[in-house]
Amino acid sequence: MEYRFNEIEKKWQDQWKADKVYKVSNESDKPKYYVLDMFPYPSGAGLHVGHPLGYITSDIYSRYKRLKGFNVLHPMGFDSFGLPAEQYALETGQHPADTTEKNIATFKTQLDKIGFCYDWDRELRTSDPQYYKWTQWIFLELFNSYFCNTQQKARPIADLVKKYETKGNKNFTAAQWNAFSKKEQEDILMKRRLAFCAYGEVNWCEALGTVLANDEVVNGVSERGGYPVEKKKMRQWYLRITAYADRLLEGLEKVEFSDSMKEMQRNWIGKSQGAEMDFTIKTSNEKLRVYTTRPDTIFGVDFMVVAPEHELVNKLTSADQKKSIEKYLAYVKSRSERERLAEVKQITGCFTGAYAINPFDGKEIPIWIAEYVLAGYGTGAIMAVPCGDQRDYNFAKHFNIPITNIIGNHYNGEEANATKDAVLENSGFLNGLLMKDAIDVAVNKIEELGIGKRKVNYRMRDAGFSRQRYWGEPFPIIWTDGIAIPLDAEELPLILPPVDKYSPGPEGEGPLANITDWVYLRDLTPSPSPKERGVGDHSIGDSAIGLGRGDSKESPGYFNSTEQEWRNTLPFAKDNRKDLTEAENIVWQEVRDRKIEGFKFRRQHPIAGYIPDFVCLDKKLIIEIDGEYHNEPEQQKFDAARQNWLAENGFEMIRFTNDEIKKSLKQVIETISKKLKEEESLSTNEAKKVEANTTEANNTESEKLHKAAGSSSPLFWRGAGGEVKRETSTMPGYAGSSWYFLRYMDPHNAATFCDRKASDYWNQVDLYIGGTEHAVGHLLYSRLWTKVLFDLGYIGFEEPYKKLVNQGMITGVSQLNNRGDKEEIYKILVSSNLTAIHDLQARNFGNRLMSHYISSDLITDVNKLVRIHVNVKYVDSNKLDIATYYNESLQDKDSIFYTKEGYFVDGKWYDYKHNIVEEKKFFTSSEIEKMSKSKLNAVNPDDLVLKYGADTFRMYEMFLGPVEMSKPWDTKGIEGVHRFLRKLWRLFYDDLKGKVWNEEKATDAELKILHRAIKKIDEDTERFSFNTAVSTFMICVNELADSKCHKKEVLEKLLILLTPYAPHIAEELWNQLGNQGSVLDAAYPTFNPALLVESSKEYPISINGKVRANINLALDLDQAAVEKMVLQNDIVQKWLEGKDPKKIIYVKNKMVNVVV
RNA sequence: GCCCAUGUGGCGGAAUUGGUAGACGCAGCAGACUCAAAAUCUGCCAUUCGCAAGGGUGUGAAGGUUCGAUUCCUUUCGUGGGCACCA
Repeated sequence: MEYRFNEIEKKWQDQWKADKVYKVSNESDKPKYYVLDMFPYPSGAGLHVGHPLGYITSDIYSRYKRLKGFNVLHPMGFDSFGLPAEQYALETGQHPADTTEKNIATFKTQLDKIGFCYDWDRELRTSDPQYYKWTQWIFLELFNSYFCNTQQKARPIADLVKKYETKGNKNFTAAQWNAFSKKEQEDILMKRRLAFCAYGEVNWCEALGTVLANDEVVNGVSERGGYPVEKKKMRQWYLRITAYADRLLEGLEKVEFSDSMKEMQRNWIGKSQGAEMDFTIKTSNEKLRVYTTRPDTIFGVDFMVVAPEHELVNKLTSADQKKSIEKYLAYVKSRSERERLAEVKQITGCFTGAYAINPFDGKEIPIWIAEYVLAGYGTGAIMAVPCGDQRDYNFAKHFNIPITNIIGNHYNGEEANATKDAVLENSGFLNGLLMKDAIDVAVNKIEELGIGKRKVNYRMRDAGFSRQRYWGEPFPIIWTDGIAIPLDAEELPLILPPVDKYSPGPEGEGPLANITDWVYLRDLTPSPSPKERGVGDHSIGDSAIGLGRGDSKESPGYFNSTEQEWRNTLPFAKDNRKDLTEAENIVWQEVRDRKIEGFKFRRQHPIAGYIPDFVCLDKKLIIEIDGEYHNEPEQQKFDAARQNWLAENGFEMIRFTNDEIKKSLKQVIETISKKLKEEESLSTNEAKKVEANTTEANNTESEKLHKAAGSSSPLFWRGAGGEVKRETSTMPGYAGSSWYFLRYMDPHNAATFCDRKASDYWNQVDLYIGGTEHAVGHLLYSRLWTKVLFDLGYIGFEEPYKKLVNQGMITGVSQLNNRGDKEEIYKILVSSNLTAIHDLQARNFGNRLMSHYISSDLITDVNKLVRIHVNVKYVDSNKLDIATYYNESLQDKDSIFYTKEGYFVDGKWYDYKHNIVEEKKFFTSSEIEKMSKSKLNAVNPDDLVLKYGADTFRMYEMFLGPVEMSKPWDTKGIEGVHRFLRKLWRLFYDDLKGKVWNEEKATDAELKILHRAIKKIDEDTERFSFNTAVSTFMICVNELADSKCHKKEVLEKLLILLTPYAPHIAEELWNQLGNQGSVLDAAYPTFNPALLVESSKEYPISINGKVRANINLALDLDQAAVEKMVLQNDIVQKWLEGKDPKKIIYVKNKMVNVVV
């Protein structure tokens, strides 16, 4: 019986799926363990062998923890919003939802083949409305919170409002606050919200038509596509991450991330301690405020520099410098971001004509403007100390500004010295102090004089949260009169509406801005309060909101609204809920709590800008209770319009009068109940009809999306004023990924993002595995979101990830063909004495323009050749399978390949006498590069799984090297691991003899082999040294094979050890051994140290540190006995050459060293 | 420029706390089995001197600490990653 891995793996994968062995419960007596992979973006290219590295690591560890008795959560999902799908949509017109769906399907198939133990029931996708509903919800929480500086935590903005209403703040009194207009109040609050809107400079990429995050811009061009990026002012959403800078820094102390990872985050946050101080200006009353980390150098200030964008530039500029400054400002403006970054070394600047006064010695300091000072950092102005700062030095030299030396001979006059260890000179009251110590002295003095104060600065900026894109979460925000109104939580998700084209909207807005029907909302009439109802019902009847101006064609009907009234819509819905009329209350008592046929009714639930009295959303049934029916023609027209809309969207409405309810409630309930049942049969019929008519092609994800969008929007309709407008940007990629680890804990919860019980149980992610590329982006943002949710009391921990392991990149070995000019290649061939020039010229190809390739073993000068990537599948150890390559892949068939022994052209080999010959060897060059489709060096895991099996593939990926290191991929080595698994198989079944395993009692020697492996594998797995664990398996199997051990007692323990690494073969053999139940739930073997106890050891004996002999010594010998034994040894005697040893060092269980 | 990581045979790598450098595997070489191939098995495999026994050298380079250094320290070079006019 041979090892038929394909059959075995298929069999067990099916079995496990059927038995739901990977299903994880939120309730268990076992301790919990949460293992999480950074979920993938489902790109169209599919997986290459680099991707599964992290997944295999987490899978092994999950299975290991499960065997060790933990309840392990190990989910997988997809980060399915993002730019590539949208780019693809722009090019092909395919809806991102469709391409994403297709890509996810491919990913899942590929992942499943490798045999991961994901609980797919918990799968999530960030683009799923049921998921992004809660992304939007958390956004609203951020919007409705502020950072309380006294408590250093997030609190509801309502608390702040209450404070303003009762106490005011340092800028205004409570009375003033209450007198502010709504807009003024909102503007003040906006400056405190954690998710806020502001005008800011953003990285605008014209070509992509979108704003990019800083980490999406590389060297002034877009990371994707390499298009130019410029600065542009736009209204943007931001997350106030700067408020959390200190807590994000502190949190790093409590988590296990690698040093480099922590360092990257610290760098990004960029905390610096210093002082802010004001300089008076000679000819003006203005003060110039600068930020410095080195107040000790105050006497070395030779000039000041302000950023060109600084607000004081105009005021500072003197009349005679005006022209030069204007010229300089124009120059700065003309420079693109790219140029500024590219020409860092170029020194530019202009004198303003103004002077600042040094407060300590009264020295007049010229004020300059220059690009090298950034408006966005500190105060946008610096005090320049040329002897201590290289940039200041270069600037001073360039513009011939005299340099003051305050650090004596630490300054050599040729370059700045940023030391803190010099003793200050020429420094007034700081003279004679060490710079380190002078910092504090200077700040104290500055504070004492009241001209400045200590100040901490951060390099990190608030995180831009708007993207002018389509394929992202829409903001649940509506704008009117410059005020941002959040949607009610009940109205989420705000579904991403379908668009016809994916090109940007006007003014750099996102594609959503093009859907005017969706963007512009109807002016709305508020629902009258119940008390008003019945009074003056000639204007408004039921609790409907007016639907629009009569002059608008697509929305005929009633109108009497103002924006102010519209803003009150949602509060009205809430008010109405508290304050029911008598008749409404009677009905509510009958329909609440799913009393009728188990259907859930909501009261006063806003739908499409209209608040019905009761609605059953599942059945789309609306119940209205009226004081009386509407009789006025205008009102009837309005009712008809609304009815139309509701009907179009599948809603049905039944009305009852107050009288009907009071007099014949029973009948009313019956009518409702009948309606619900009727609806049911109708909708099932309809569903059947739809099913029958729908082919696969037209029931795509995007269509489902469109249907979903149709049912929930429009919430409001276009108003004549056009002032009521939705936010048209969408959230960035990191929105959905900032909290996904929480959703896995409770993925199907419709009532909340994650039940508190679930998040209390699973708590932090114990092990998080992913690449370093998310070091600053995703990790910082998700840490921020977690802290906010913690502050607001929604979860019980504030760091999301306890331990982070970064898998290294698997680099590809690219294969390159060398192409050159005909003359160049002829020269090589002739100079290698392979042929003569006239022989080469004798071969005539007529008019064909040939490409000439040369085998790499003939190359002398690489620079004269062009290298062209060849798909690695045609190459084995640099030898090109030229025939297959020629047939399958070579674009330019007019090609000749020259080798040492002949050449290949038109599918045939010739020697240099032009006779047809058998195959020759043509070699490529190779180079290690990042694995990618375009470099043709990507290796598909599917092919390997097919050829060697998932178990071999998993183990080989781990065997390559330490998980955290980057390493090149070499497909050849996989043979070794495959041989190992076959050898393991042969311990159980021989190809000829069949079953060889037996139930004999294991010997001590055999148990020793086993327990050595248990110890090492357990330890190695625990510390993620999977490569050495794999070699330990190999050693163990080699030893068992050598000692011909086929005993079940030993082998079955080995299978349990192997389960995390090679689950399929382990399960199969476990089953073959006659074990009941799955090996996935076996008990992990415990190491018995007694079995490894030795009485003696071969000690290496070194003389002066060099090993010269080995002596077997008993372990219980003391120093004296060892010395005696060692000195008796012949080899030791030989090396002593008759001398006496100075010293003998004996380290028990290690070695003996004789010092001569 | 600054910060972090890293450097060991032809290749991937091992040596967990300073204690026999090169485990395990790939590739290669020699052999066994076979009509042959595959599969499997055995041996060799850092380098150098030597017939051998045995010795010298060797973990990017140079120093240092130590009885003993791939491991710790200093300097320096290469590679990978991150940040970058951040005052």
